[in-house]
Amino acid sequence: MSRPSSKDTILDAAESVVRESGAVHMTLDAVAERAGVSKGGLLYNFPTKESLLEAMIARQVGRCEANRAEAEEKAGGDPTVKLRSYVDTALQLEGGMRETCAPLLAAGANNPKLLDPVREHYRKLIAELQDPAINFDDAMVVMLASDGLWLLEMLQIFPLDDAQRARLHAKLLALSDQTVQKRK
Amino acid sequence: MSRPSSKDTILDAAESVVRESGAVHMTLDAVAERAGVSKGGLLYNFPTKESLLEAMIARQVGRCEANRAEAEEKAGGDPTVKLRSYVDTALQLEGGMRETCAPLLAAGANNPKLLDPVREHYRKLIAELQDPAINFDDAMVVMLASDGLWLLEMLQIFPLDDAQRARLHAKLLALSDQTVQKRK
DNA sequence: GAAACTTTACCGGCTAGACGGTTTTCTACC
DNA sequence: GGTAGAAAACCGTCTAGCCGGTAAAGTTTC
Repeated sequence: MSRPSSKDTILDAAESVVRESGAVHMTLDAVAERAGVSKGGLLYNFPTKESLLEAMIARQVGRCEANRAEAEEKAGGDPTVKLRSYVDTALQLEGGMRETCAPLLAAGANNPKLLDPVREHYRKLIAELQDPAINFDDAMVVMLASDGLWLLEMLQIFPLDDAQRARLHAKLLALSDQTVQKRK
Repeated sequence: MSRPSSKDTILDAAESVVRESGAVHMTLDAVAERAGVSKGGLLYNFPTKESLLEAMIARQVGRCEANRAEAEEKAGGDPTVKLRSYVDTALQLEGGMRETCAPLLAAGANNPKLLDPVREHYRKLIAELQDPAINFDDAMVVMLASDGLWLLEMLQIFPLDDAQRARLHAKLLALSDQTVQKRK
């Protein structure tokens, strides 16, 4: 790692290109130019376009995980915290997140292999929810609803106004809390 | 309408190509060949590739609507029927539905315009749920959870075993029923 | 001086769409 | 009802542009 940030510079550039034109139009030439690197230099760091996309998705997942880790740290050992932080993470689409994620979602839908980091993320999350203090099915519903909302906003299927959105958010958090009492 | 089914034949062909190679690799040549039509003939019916994709998505949405309409007809005027039929429709991914929908989802994520028929579908559904007998927020959660499950299975993020899936399905239906009593 | 890194120049393949021509179907008129 | 002419449907080819990836020749760093 003599030039520590070469890969990161390229990933930043790729993200900004994706944000502007979508993953389909993300060409190696465009990314290289944006990164201030030649095409050969780009391919030295990421031997194939697929490997570049994979790294982009992995980085995005990493951001979500960092988000959640931070939220959990703030909130001690309460088992519903995991769920609450998941809801929060799914619902906060800040700073061009949508523009970045939608094309990556598209790329992932076309090439399942790209989504491996996401799969791993879910695997861990579900393992965490296998907690005797939590009603698993209830927790799943909350998780799935968060994902559904994430999807619909990502695809701009319907634009919720702030009030509706806040109500839904609150409702999902309330349901998160309920999962912990309900053990049969 | 001398040749009534020319467009449908092409759409069938396009679907089968998509199912095999994904929307990205769905080339006009491939579709034309599969449909037993020349490229010129294809472009006569669908002037651009985009218009073809749009028609494919519209047809898929139409199928879902037909599904729901049928379910609702069977079940009289109970207001939760709408929600129950939505859950059922979202959860039944039969006969290559996944292989067809995932690439279309990808195409839609890249080109928001393609999703217009989907937007319209949701608009109608949400209008239907604005029923004084139904707790709207509860209904939304059920709807979103169905969509979330649909997404995760579509992307093969995690494969539920039949038992888990059936439990979740039952739970979502139960929640559908609850939306009708809970009015504050 | 060798290994890591970067550049420039280039290639081969693919694809959307245009275009000019051909066949089939419809319409109208005698 | 037959024929002519218009319109619709369809065909096959061509092409310009793009894009991922290679190859070989520098350049920097240790």
